Amino acid sequence: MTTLQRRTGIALWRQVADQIRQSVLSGMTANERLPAEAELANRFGVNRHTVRAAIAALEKEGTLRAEQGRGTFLNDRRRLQYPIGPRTRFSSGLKDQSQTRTGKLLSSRTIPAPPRVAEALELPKTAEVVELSTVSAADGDPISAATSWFDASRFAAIAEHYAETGSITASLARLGVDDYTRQTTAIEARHASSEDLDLLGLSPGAIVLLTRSVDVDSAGQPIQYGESRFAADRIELLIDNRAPAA
Amino acid sequence: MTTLQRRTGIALWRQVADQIRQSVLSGMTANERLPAEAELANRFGVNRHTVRAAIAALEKEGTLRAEQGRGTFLNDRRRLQYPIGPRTRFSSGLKDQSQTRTGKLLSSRTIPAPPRVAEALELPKTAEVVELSTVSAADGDPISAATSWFDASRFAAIAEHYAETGSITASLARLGVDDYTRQTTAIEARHASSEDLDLLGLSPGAIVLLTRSVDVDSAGQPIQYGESRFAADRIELLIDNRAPAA
DNA sequence: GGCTATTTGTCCGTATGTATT
DNA sequence: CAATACATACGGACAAATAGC
Repeated sequence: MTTLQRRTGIALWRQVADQIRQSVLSGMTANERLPAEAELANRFGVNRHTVRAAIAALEKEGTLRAEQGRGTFLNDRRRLQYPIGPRTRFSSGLKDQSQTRTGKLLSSRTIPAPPRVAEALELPKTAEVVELSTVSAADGDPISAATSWFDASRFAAIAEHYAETGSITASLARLGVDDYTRQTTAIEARHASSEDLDLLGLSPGAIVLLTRSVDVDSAGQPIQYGESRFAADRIELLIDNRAPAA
Repeated sequence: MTTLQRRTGIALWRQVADQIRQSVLSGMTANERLPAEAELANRFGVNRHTVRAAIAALEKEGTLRAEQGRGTFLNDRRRLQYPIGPRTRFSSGLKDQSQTRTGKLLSSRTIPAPPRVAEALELPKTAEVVELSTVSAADGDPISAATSWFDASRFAAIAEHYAETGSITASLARLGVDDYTRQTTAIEARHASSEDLDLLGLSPGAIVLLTRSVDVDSAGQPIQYGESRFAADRIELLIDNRAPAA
Protein backbone atom coordinates (compact mmCIF):
# COMPACT_ATOMS: atom_id res chain seq x y z
CA MET A 1 0.00 0.00 0.00
CA THR A 2 1.26 3.41 0.93
CA THR A 3 4.72 3.13 2.34
CA LEU A 4 6.11 6.13 4.16
CA GLN A 5 9.29 7.70 2.92
CA ARG A 6 12.40 8.85 4.68
CA ARG A 7 14.95 11.52 3.85
CA THR A 8 12.35 13.60 1.95
CA GLY A 9 12.49 16.66 4.16
CA ILE A 10 9.11 15.71 5.56
CA ALA A 11 9.27 14.15 8.99
CA LEU A 12 7.80 10.69 9.42
CA TRP A 13 5.45 11.84 12.16
CA ARG A 14 4.00 14.41 9.78
CA GLN A 15 3.49 11.84 7.05
CA VAL A 16 1.79 9.60 9.59
CA ALA A 17 -0.43 12.51 10.63
CA ASP A 18 -1.46 13.04 7.00
CA GLN A 19 -2.12 9.34 6.57
CA ILE A 20 -4.28 9.22 9.67
CA ARG A 21 -6.29 12.19 8.44
CA GLN A 22 -6.81 10.53 5.09
CA SER A 23 -7.10 6.78 5.41
CA VAL A 24 -7.92 6.22 9.06
CA LEU A 25 -10.36 9.05 9.70
CA SER A 26 -12.06 8.98 6.31
CA GLY A 27 -14.52 6.22 7.16
CA MET A 28 -15.07 7.28 10.75
CA THR A 29 -17.87 9.21 12.39
CA ALA A 30 -17.47 11.92 15.03
CA ASN A 31 -16.43 10.82 18.54
CA GLU A 32 -15.47 7.38 17.30
CA ARG A 33 -12.39 5.82 18.86
CA LEU A 34 -9.23 5.39 16.81
CA PRO A 35 -7.21 2.19 16.77
CA ALA A 36 -4.72 2.09 19.65
CA GLU A 37 -1.34 3.75 19.23
CA ALA A 38 0.37 0.37 19.17
CA GLU A 39 -1.86 -0.86 16.35
CA LEU A 40 -1.36 2.28 14.29
CA ALA A 41 2.40 2.01 14.83
CA ASN A 42 2.23 -1.54 13.58
CA ARG A 43 0.05 -0.62 10.60
CA PHE A 44 2.37 2.17 9.44
CA GLY A 45 5.55 0.33 10.32
CA VAL A 46 6.85 3.02 12.67
CA ASN A 47 7.56 3.35 16.37
CA ARG A 48 4.78 4.14 18.77
CA HIS A 49 6.50 7.41 19.67
CA THR A 50 6.27 8.48 16.05
CA VAL A 51 2.54 7.79 16.05
CA ARG A 52 2.28 9.76 19.27
CA ALA A 53 4.00 12.72 17.64
CA ALA A 54 1.52 12.52 14.76
CA ILE A 55 -1.45 12.32 17.13
CA ALA A 56 -0.10 15.27 19.12
CA ALA A 57 -0.03 17.33 15.93
CA LEU A 58 -3.57 16.33 15.01
CA GLU A 59 -4.67 17.11 18.56
CA LYS A 60 -3.10 20.55 18.34
CA GLU A 61 -4.92 21.31 15.12
CA GLY A 62 -8.18 20.20 16.67
CA THR A 63 -8.87 17.03 14.72
CA LEU A 64 -8.38 14.54 17.55
CA ARG A 65 -8.47 14.37 21.31
CA ALA A 66 -6.60 11.79 23.39
CA GLU A 67 -7.85 10.64 26.80
CA GLN A 68 -5.59 8.65 29.03
CA GLY A 69 -6.80 5.12 29.62
CA ARG A 70 -9.73 5.49 27.23
CA GLY A 71 -8.26 6.08 23.82
CA THR A 72 -8.02 8.71 21.12
CA PHE A 73 -11.18 10.10 19.57
CA LEU A 74 -12.18 11.89 16.41
CA ASN A 75 -13.48 15.41 16.94
CA ASP A 76 -16.39 16.70 14.94
CA ARG A 77 -14.75 18.76 12.22
CA ARG A 78 -16.36 18.62 8.84
CA ARG A 79 -14.72 19.91 5.72
CA LEU A 80 -16.88 22.71 4.43
CA GLN A 81 -18.12 22.41 0.89
CA TYR A 82 -17.67 25.52 -1.18
CA PRO A 83 -19.95 25.38 -4.22
CA ILE A 84 -18.72 26.66 -7.56
CA GLY A 85 -21.03 27.37 -10.44
CA PRO A 86 -22.61 30.14 -12.50
CA ARG A 87 -24.21 31.56 -9.36
CA THR A 88 -21.15 31.26 -7.14
CA ARG A 89 -21.18 33.60 -4.19
CA PHE A 90 -18.95 33.23 -1.23
CA SER A 91 -21.30 34.42 1.47
CA SER A 92 -24.39 32.44 0.58
CA GLY A 93 -22.57 29.28 -0.42
CA LEU A 94 -21.31 28.59 3.06
CA LYS A 95 -24.25 30.05 4.93
CA ASP A 96 -26.08 26.83 5.67
CA GLN A 97 -22.93 24.99 6.77
CA SER A 98 -21.66 27.45 9.34
CA GLN A 99 -23.06 29.80 11.95
CA THR A 100 -21.18 33.00 11.35
CA ARG A 101 -19.28 34.26 8.37
CA THR A 102 -17.03 37.28 8.38
CA GLY A 103 -15.20 39.06 5.59
CA LYS A 104 -12.37 41.31 6.65
CA LEU A 105 -10.67 43.89 4.45
CA LEU A 106 -6.89 43.74 4.90
CA SER A 107 -5.87 46.41 2.44
CA SER A 108 -6.92 48.16 -0.72
CA ARG A 109 -5.15 50.30 -3.30
CA THR A 110 -5.57 51.63 -6.78
CA ILE A 111 -2.86 50.52 -9.20
CA PRO A 112 -2.19 50.13 -12.91
CA ALA A 113 -3.74 46.82 -13.95
CA PRO A 114 -1.28 43.89 -13.99
CA PRO A 115 -1.33 42.23 -17.42
CA ARG A 116 -3.34 39.14 -16.42
CA VAL A 117 -5.86 41.34 -14.61
CA ALA A 118 -6.34 43.68 -17.56
CA GLU A 119 -6.84 40.70 -19.83
CA ALA A 120 -9.38 39.04 -17.54
CA LEU A 121 -11.38 42.24 -17.08
CA GLU A 122 -11.13 43.12 -20.78
CA LEU A 123 -9.56 46.47 -19.97
CA PRO A 124 -6.90 48.37 -21.93
CA LYS A 125 -3.35 47.75 -20.70
CA THR A 126 -3.14 51.26 -19.30
CA ALA A 127 -6.29 50.96 -17.19
CA GLU A 128 -6.29 51.34 -13.42
CA VAL A 129 -7.84 48.83 -11.07
CA VAL A 130 -8.82 48.68 -7.42
CA GLU A 131 -7.08 45.81 -5.63
CA LEU A 132 -8.75 44.35 -2.53
CA SER A 133 -7.04 41.95 -0.11
CA THR A 134 -9.53 40.14 2.08
CA VAL A 135 -9.77 37.23 4.49
CA SER A 136 -12.98 35.30 5.09
CA ALA A 137 -13.77 33.13 8.07
CA ALA A 138 -16.58 30.77 9.03
CA ASP A 139 -17.30 30.24 12.72
CA GLY A 140 -14.04 31.98 13.55
CA ASP A 141 -11.86 29.68 11.43
CA PRO A 142 -10.19 31.42 8.51
CA ILE A 143 -11.37 29.80 5.29
CA SER A 144 -9.91 31.78 2.45
CA ALA A 145 -7.60 34.67 1.61
CA ALA A 146 -8.48 36.51 -1.55
CA THR A 147 -7.18 39.26 -3.77
CA SER A 148 -9.75 40.86 -6.07
CA TRP A 149 -9.46 43.44 -8.80
CA PHE A 150 -12.13 45.80 -10.13
CA ASP A 151 -12.17 48.43 -12.86
CA ALA A 152 -11.20 51.62 -11.00
CA SER A 153 -13.22 53.83 -13.32
CA ARG A 154 -16.39 51.98 -12.43
CA PHE A 155 -15.88 50.71 -8.87
CA ALA A 156 -13.58 53.27 -7.24
CA ALA A 157 -15.45 53.16 -3.94
CA ILE A 158 -15.74 49.40 -3.54
CA ALA A 159 -13.17 49.18 -0.74
CA GLU A 160 -15.25 51.37 1.55
CA HIS A 161 -18.38 49.36 0.84
CA TYR A 162 -16.59 46.08 1.48
CA ALA A 163 -15.17 47.35 4.75
CA GLU A 164 -18.73 48.07 5.86
CA THR A 165 -20.54 45.02 4.55
CA GLY A 166 -17.85 42.32 4.47
CA SER A 167 -19.43 41.08 1.27
CA ILE A 168 -18.53 41.50 -2.38
CA THR A 169 -22.09 40.88 -3.50
CA ALA A 170 -23.45 43.57 -1.19
CA SER A 171 -20.71 46.02 -2.20
CA LEU A 172 -21.42 45.52 -5.88
CA ALA A 173 -25.14 45.93 -5.29
CA ARG A 174 -24.48 49.35 -3.76
CA LEU A 175 -22.57 50.28 -6.88
CA GLY A 176 -25.42 49.40 -9.18
CA VAL A 177 -24.61 45.76 -9.99
CA ASP A 178 -27.86 43.98 -9.25
CA ASP A 179 -26.75 40.66 -10.53
CA TYR A 180 -23.63 38.90 -11.71
CA THR A 181 -22.58 35.42 -12.72
CA ARG A 182 -19.38 33.42 -12.56
CA GLN A 183 -17.82 33.19 -15.99
CA THR A 184 -14.73 31.05 -15.42
CA THR A 185 -12.97 29.45 -12.48
CA ALA A 186 -9.49 27.97 -12.81
CA ILE A 187 -8.30 25.79 -9.96
CA GLU A 188 -4.76 24.99 -8.93
CA ALA A 189 -3.17 23.57 -5.81
CA ARG A 190 0.13 24.51 -4.24
CA HIS A 191 1.99 24.80 -1.00
CA ALA A 192 0.88 27.75 1.07
CA SER A 193 3.09 30.83 0.94
CA SER A 194 4.29 32.21 4.24
CA GLU A 195 1.76 35.00 3.91
CA ASP A 196 -1.06 32.49 3.49
CA LEU A 197 0.24 30.48 6.44
CA ASP A 198 -0.27 33.59 8.51
CA LEU A 199 -3.62 34.61 7.10
CA LEU A 200 -5.16 31.14 7.17
CA GLY A 201 -3.47 29.94 10.34
CA LEU A 202 -1.77 26.97 8.69
CA SER A 203 1.43 25.12 9.44
CA PRO A 204 4.31 25.03 6.96
CA GLY A 205 3.85 22.44 4.25
CA ALA A 206 0.11 22.99 4.25
CA ILE A 207 -1.72 23.02 0.93
CA VAL A 208 -3.96 25.70 -0.49
CA LEU A 209 -6.47 25.48 -3.29
CA LEU A 210 -6.02 28.48 -5.56
CA THR A 211 -8.91 29.68 -7.70
CA ARG A 212 -8.74 32.37 -10.37
CA SER A 213 -12.22 33.55 -11.24
CA VAL A 214 -13.92 36.03 -13.52
CA ASP A 215 -17.40 37.38 -12.77
CA VAL A 216 -19.52 39.18 -15.34
CA ASP A 217 -22.56 41.43 -15.01
CA SER A 218 -25.88 40.75 -16.69
CA ALA A 219 -24.58 42.45 -19.84
CA GLY A 220 -21.66 40.04 -20.03
CA GLN A 221 -19.11 42.66 -19.04
CA PRO A 222 -16.36 41.37 -16.70
CA ILE A 223 -16.57 43.19 -13.37
CA GLN A 224 -14.36 41.20 -11.03
CA TYR A 225 -11.19 39.17 -11.34
CA GLY A 226 -10.19 37.35 -8.18
CA GLU A 227 -7.52 35.00 -6.89
CA SER A 228 -8.54 33.08 -3.74
CA ARG A 229 -6.55 30.73 -1.57
CA PHE A 230 -8.52 28.12 0.41
CA ALA A 231 -7.13 26.02 3.26
CA ALA A 232 -7.24 22.61 1.61
CA ASP A 233 -7.68 20.77 4.90
CA ARG A 234 -10.80 22.72 5.82
CA ILE A 235 -12.60 23.02 2.54
CA GLU A 236 -13.42 21.26 -0.68
CA LEU A 237 -14.73 22.81 -3.87
CA LEU A 238 -17.95 21.42 -5.25
CA ILE A 239 -19.17 21.77 -8.79
CA ASP A 240 -22.78 20.70 -8.95
CA ASN A 241 -24.43 20.75 -12.34
CA ARG A 242 -27.75 19.59 -10.99
CA ALA A 243 -28.74 23.09 -9.91
CA PRO A 244 -28.56 25.25 -13.02
CA ALA A 245 -28.69 29.03 -12.92
CA ALA A 246 -31.97 30.43 -11.66
CA MET B 1 6.36 38.37 6.07
CA THR B 2 6.63 35.21 8.09
CA THR B 3 9.97 33.63 8.79
CA LEU B 4 10.34 29.94 8.24
CA GLN B 5 9.40 27.72 11.13
CA ARG B 6 11.18 24.90 12.85
CA ARG B 7 9.89 21.78 14.60
CA THR B 8 6.97 21.51 12.22
CA GLY B 9 7.97 18.20 10.68
CA ILE B 10 8.93 19.96 7.45
CA ALA B 11 12.66 20.37 7.00
CA LEU B 12 13.85 23.92 6.46
CA TRP B 13 15.35 23.10 3.06
CA ARG B 14 11.96 21.86 1.91
CA GLN B 15 10.21 24.97 3.17
CA VAL B 16 12.77 27.04 1.29
CA ALA B 17 12.16 24.97 -1.84
CA ASP B 18 8.42 25.61 -1.55
CA GLN B 19 9.04 29.30 -1.02
CA ILE B 20 11.26 29.53 -4.05
CA ARG B 21 8.63 27.80 -6.15
CA GLN B 22 5.98 30.13 -4.85
CA SER B 23 7.32 33.62 -4.32
CA VAL B 24 10.56 33.71 -6.27
CA LEU B 25 9.52 31.89 -9.41
CA SER B 26 5.96 33.21 -9.63
CA GLY B 27 6.97 36.54 -11.09
CA MET B 28 9.66 35.08 -13.33
CA THR B 29 9.53 34.07 -16.97
CA ALA B 30 11.00 30.89 -18.41
CA ASN B 31 14.80 30.67 -18.63
CA GLU B 32 15.26 33.66 -16.35
CA ARG B 33 18.16 33.56 -13.90
CA LEU B 34 17.49 33.16 -10.17
CA PRO B 35 19.04 35.43 -7.53
CA ALA B 36 22.39 34.22 -6.21
CA GLU B 37 22.48 31.62 -3.46
CA ALA B 38 23.84 34.10 -0.98
CA GLU B 39 21.04 36.53 -1.68
CA LEU B 40 18.37 33.85 -1.34
CA ALA B 41 19.97 32.68 1.92
CA ASN B 42 19.84 36.23 3.17
CA ARG B 43 16.26 36.74 2.04
CA PHE B 44 14.98 33.62 3.79
CA GLY B 45 17.22 33.99 6.81
CA VAL B 46 18.86 30.60 6.45
CA ASN B 47 22.32 29.29 5.77
CA ARG B 48 23.66 28.90 2.23
CA HIS B 49 23.84 25.14 2.66
CA THR B 50 20.13 25.08 3.27
CA VAL B 51 19.42 27.04 0.09
CA ARG B 52 21.67 24.67 -1.82
CA ALA B 53 19.68 21.70 -0.54
CA ALA B 54 16.46 23.40 -1.63
CA ILE B 55 17.79 24.18 -5.11
CA ALA B 56 19.03 20.60 -5.47
CA ALA B 57 15.52 19.37 -4.72
CA LEU B 58 13.94 21.75 -7.24
CA GLU B 59 16.49 20.68 -9.83
CA LYS B 60 15.64 17.05 -9.21
CA GLU B 61 11.94 17.68 -9.71
CA GLY B 62 12.63 19.56 -12.94
CA THR B 63 11.62 23.13 -12.16
CA LEU B 64 15.16 24.52 -12.14
CA ARG B 65 18.42 23.80 -13.88
CA ALA B 66 21.83 24.87 -12.59
CA GLU B 67 24.52 25.65 -15.15
CA GLN B 68 28.11 25.82 -14.08
CA GLY B 69 29.47 29.31 -14.07
CA ARG B 70 26.25 30.86 -15.38
CA GLY B 71 23.74 30.47 -12.62
CA THR B 72 20.46 28.72 -11.88
CA PHE B 73 17.59 29.09 -14.33
CA LEU B 74 13.84 28.55 -14.38
CA ASN B 75 12.67 25.79 -16.69
CA ASP B 76 9.65 26.20 -18.93
CA ARG B 77 6.80 24.20 -17.46
CA ARG B 78 3.31 25.19 -18.45
CA ARG B 79 0.29 23.76 -16.75
CA LEU B 80 -2.26 22.04 -18.94
CA GLN B 81 -5.82 23.16 -18.46
CA TYR B 82 -8.29 20.41 -17.72
CA PRO B 83 -11.85 21.63 -18.31
CA ILE B 84 -14.63 20.61 -15.93
CA GLY B 85 -18.28 21.07 -16.74
CA PRO B 86 -21.48 19.23 -17.65
CA ARG B 87 -19.78 17.83 -20.76
CA THR B 88 -16.52 16.90 -19.07
CA ARG B 89 -14.58 14.22 -20.90
CA PHE B 90 -10.98 13.49 -20.22
CA SER B 91 -9.88 12.61 -23.73
CA SER B 92 -11.34 15.51 -25.64
CA GLY B 93 -10.63 18.13 -23.01
CA LEU B 94 -6.88 17.92 -23.42
CA LYS B 95 -6.82 17.10 -27.11
CA ASP B 96 -6.02 20.56 -28.42
CA GLN B 97 -3.29 21.20 -25.84
CA SER B 98 -1.21 18.09 -26.37
CA GLN B 99 -0.16 15.86 -29.20
CA THR B 100 -0.77 12.38 -27.90
CA ARG B 101 -2.96 11.11 -25.12
CA THR B 102 -2.85 7.60 -23.71
CA GLY B 103 -5.03 5.85 -21.18
CA LYS B 104 -3.56 2.75 -19.60
CA LEU B 105 -5.48 0.18 -17.59
CA LEU B 106 -3.49 -0.80 -14.49
CA SER B 107 -5.94 -3.23 -12.94
CA SER B 108 -9.60 -4.10 -12.72
CA ARG B 109 -11.69 -6.21 -10.38
CA THR B 110 -15.26 -6.80 -9.37
CA ILE B 111 -15.95 -6.14 -5.70
CA PRO B 112 -18.81 -5.36 -3.33
CA ALA B 113 -19.46 -1.63 -3.59
CA PRO B 114 -17.72 0.45 -0.89
CA PRO B 115 -20.30 2.60 0.94
CA ARG B 116 -19.42 5.93 -0.70
CA VAL B 117 -19.45 4.26 -4.13
CA ALA B 118 -22.85 2.64 -3.60
CA GLU B 119 -24.22 5.96 -2.45
CA ALA B 120 -22.82 7.88 -5.41
CA LEU B 121 -24.09 5.34 -7.93
CA GLU B 122 -27.45 5.00 -6.15
CA LEU B 123 -27.00 1.28 -5.78
CA PRO B 124 -28.12 -0.96 -2.90
CA LYS B 125 -25.44 -1.56 -0.28
CA THR B 126 -25.05 -5.16 -1.40
CA ALA B 127 -24.43 -4.32 -5.06
CA GLU B 128 -21.25 -5.29 -6.87
CA VAL B 129 -19.17 -2.83 -8.85
CA VAL B 130 -16.35 -2.99 -11.36
CA GLU B 131 -13.30 -1.05 -10.16
CA LEU B 132 -10.90 0.31 -12.77
CA SER B 133 -7.46 1.72 -11.97
CA THR B 134 -6.06 3.78 -14.80
CA VAL B 135 -3.29 6.23 -15.60
CA SER B 136 -3.54 8.87 -18.30
CA ALA B 137 -0.68 10.67 -19.97
CA ALA B 138 -0.32 13.55 -22.42
CA ASP B 139 2.75 13.68 -24.62
CA GLY B 140 4.33 10.99 -22.49
CA ASP B 141 3.97 12.87 -19.20
CA PRO B 142 1.62 11.20 -16.74
CA ILE B 143 -1.25 13.57 -15.99
CA SER B 144 -3.66 11.73 -13.78
CA ALA B 145 -4.21 8.50 -11.91
CA ALA B 146 -7.83 7.50 -11.55
CA THR B 147 -9.98 4.89 -9.89
CA SER B 148 -13.46 4.46 -11.36
CA TRP B 149 -16.41 2.37 -10.32
CA PHE B 150 -19.30 1.09 -12.46
CA ASP B 151 -22.40 -0.97 -11.70
CA ALA B 152 -21.22 -4.55 -12.31
CA SER B 153 -24.67 -5.73 -13.38
CA ARG B 154 -24.72 -3.21 -16.23
CA PHE B 155 -21.05 -2.71 -17.20
CA ALA B 156 -19.37 -6.03 -16.41
CA ALA B 157 -17.23 -5.92 -19.55
CA ILE B 158 -15.98 -2.34 -19.27
CA ALA B 159 -12.43 -3.31 -18.31
CA GLU B 160 -11.89 -5.17 -21.59
CA HIS B 161 -13.25 -2.26 -23.61
CA TYR B 162 -11.09 0.22 -21.75
CA ALA B 163 -7.98 -1.89 -22.26
CA GLU B 164 -8.65 -1.75 -25.99
CA THR B 165 -9.72 1.85 -26.39
CA GLY B 166 -7.96 3.66 -23.54
CA SER B 167 -11.07 5.79 -23.21
CA ILE B 168 -14.00 5.73 -20.82
CA THR B 169 -16.27 7.48 -23.30
CA ALA B 170 -15.53 4.95 -26.03
CA SER B 171 -15.96 2.03 -23.63
CA LEU B 172 -19.32 3.29 -22.44
CA ALA B 173 -20.43 3.84 -26.02
CA ARG B 174 -19.75 0.19 -26.77
CA LEU B 175 -21.94 -0.74 -23.83
CA GLY B 176 -24.87 1.27 -25.09
CA VAL B 177 -24.27 4.60 -23.35
CA ASP B 178 -24.50 7.08 -26.20
CA ASP B 179 -24.25 10.12 -24.03
CA TYR B 180 -23.54 11.10 -20.46
CA THR B 181 -23.04 14.25 -18.45
CA ARG B 182 -21.07 15.21 -15.38
CA GLN B 183 -23.38 15.55 -12.42
CA THR B 184 -21.04 16.61 -9.61
CA THR B 185 -17.32 17.19 -9.13
CA ALA B 186 -15.80 17.68 -5.69
CA ILE B 187 -12.25 18.93 -5.58
CA GLU B 188 -9.68 18.56 -2.83
CA ALA B 189 -5.92 18.96 -2.63
CA ARG B 190 -3.46 16.91 -0.65
CA HIS B 191 0.07 15.60 -0.56
CA ALA B 192 0.65 12.78 -3.00
CA SER B 193 0.69 9.28 -1.57
CA SER B 194 3.74 7.21 -2.40
CA GLU B 195 1.60 5.24 -4.84
CA ASP B 196 0.71 8.45 -6.65
CA LEU B 197 4.34 9.55 -6.58
CA ASP B 198 5.10 6.39 -8.52
CA LEU B 199 2.21 6.57 -10.95
CA LEU B 200 2.55 10.26 -11.71
CA GLY B 201 6.34 10.44 -11.55
CA LEU B 202 6.40 13.04 -8.77
CA SER B 203 8.91 13.80 -6.06
CA PRO B 204 8.06 13.42 -2.38
CA GLY B 205 6.11 16.34 -0.98
CA ALA B 206 4.36 16.96 -4.29
CA ILE B 207 0.72 17.97 -4.36
CA VAL B 208 -2.17 16.29 -6.12
CA LEU B 209 -5.58 17.66 -6.99
CA LEU B 210 -8.18 15.05 -6.08
CA THR B 211 -11.55 15.06 -7.83
CA ARG B 212 -14.53 12.90 -6.94
CA SER B 213 -17.03 12.88 -9.78
CA VAL B 214 -20.38 11.37 -10.66
CA ASP B 215 -21.50 10.96 -14.28
CA VAL B 216 -25.09 10.25 -15.26
CA ASP B 217 -26.64 8.91 -18.47
CA SER B 218 -29.30 10.76 -20.44
CA ALA B 219 -31.97 9.28 -18.17
CA GLY B 220 -30.28 10.78 -15.12
CA GLN B 221 -29.09 7.42 -13.83
CA PRO B 222 -25.57 7.50 -12.30
CA ILE B 223 -23.24 5.32 -14.34
CA GLN B 224 -19.76 6.21 -13.12
CA TYR B 225 -18.19 7.30 -9.86
CA GLY B 226 -14.54 8.23 -10.12
CA GLU B 227 -11.70 9.52 -7.97
CA SER B 228 -8.85 11.10 -9.95
CA ARG B 229 -5.51 12.44 -8.79
CA PHE B 230 -3.88 15.12 -10.95
CA ALA B 231 -0.28 16.28 -10.67
CA ALA B 232 -0.86 19.81 -9.38
CA ASP B 233 2.33 21.17 -10.90
CA ARG B 234 1.35 20.06 -14.39
CA ILE B 235 -2.36 20.77 -14.54
CA GLU B 236 -5.05 23.17 -13.49
CA LEU B 237 -8.77 22.56 -13.48
CA LEU B 238 -10.92 24.98 -15.44
CA ILE B 239 -14.61 25.54 -14.95
CA ASP B 240 -15.94 27.54 -17.88
CA ASN B 241 -19.59 28.49 -17.75
CA ARG B 242 -19.45 30.25 -21.10
CA ALA B 243 -19.84 26.98 -23.02
CA PRO B 244 -23.06 25.42 -21.74
CA ALA B 245 -24.14 21.87 -22.56
CA ALA B 246 -24.76 21.29 -26.25
C1' DG C 1 -13.35 -2.69 47.22
C1' DG C 2 -9.66 -5.50 44.36
C1' DC C 3 -7.62 -7.49 40.10
C1' DT C 4 -6.43 -7.40 35.34
C1' DA C 5 -6.24 -6.06 30.56
C1' DT C 6 -6.03 -2.14 27.73
C1' DT C 7 -4.67 2.35 26.55
C1' DT C 8 -2.42 6.80 26.95
C1' DG C 9 1.47 9.46 29.26
C1' DT C 10 6.35 10.00 30.68
C1' DC C 11 11.04 8.78 31.29
C1' DC C 12 15.47 6.78 29.93
C1' DG C 13 19.14 6.11 26.33
C1' DT C 14 20.91 5.86 21.50
C1' DA C 15 21.38 6.57 16.54
C1' DT C 16 20.58 9.36 12.51
C1' DG C 17 19.11 13.57 10.04
C1' DT C 18 19.09 18.54 9.78
C1' DA C 19 21.06 23.27 10.21
C1' DT C 20 24.42 26.40 11.54
C1' DT C 21 29.05 28.12 12.28
C1' DC D 1 35.17 19.38 5.52
C1' DA D 2 34.64 19.43 10.51
C1' DA D 3 32.47 20.52 14.82
C1' DT D 4 28.34 21.57 17.17
C1' DA D 5 23.45 21.89 18.54
C1' DC D 6 18.95 20.53 17.81
C1' DA D 7 15.15 17.68 15.73
C1' DT D 8 13.72 13.24 14.50
C1' DA D 9 13.10 8.19 15.10
C1' DC D 10 13.63 4.09 17.62
C1' DG D 11 13.52 0.79 21.57
C1' DG D 12 12.35 -0.32 26.07
C1' DA D 13 10.37 0.32 30.74
C1' DC D 14 7.10 1.96 33.74
C1' DA D 15 3.38 5.13 35.55
C1' DA D 16 -1.46 6.69 35.33
C1' DA D 17 -6.13 6.36 33.96
C1' DT D 18 -10.04 3.63 32.42
C1' DA D 19 -13.18 -0.26 31.90
C1' DG D 20 -14.80 -4.90 32.75
C1' DC D 21 -15.13 -8.66 35.82
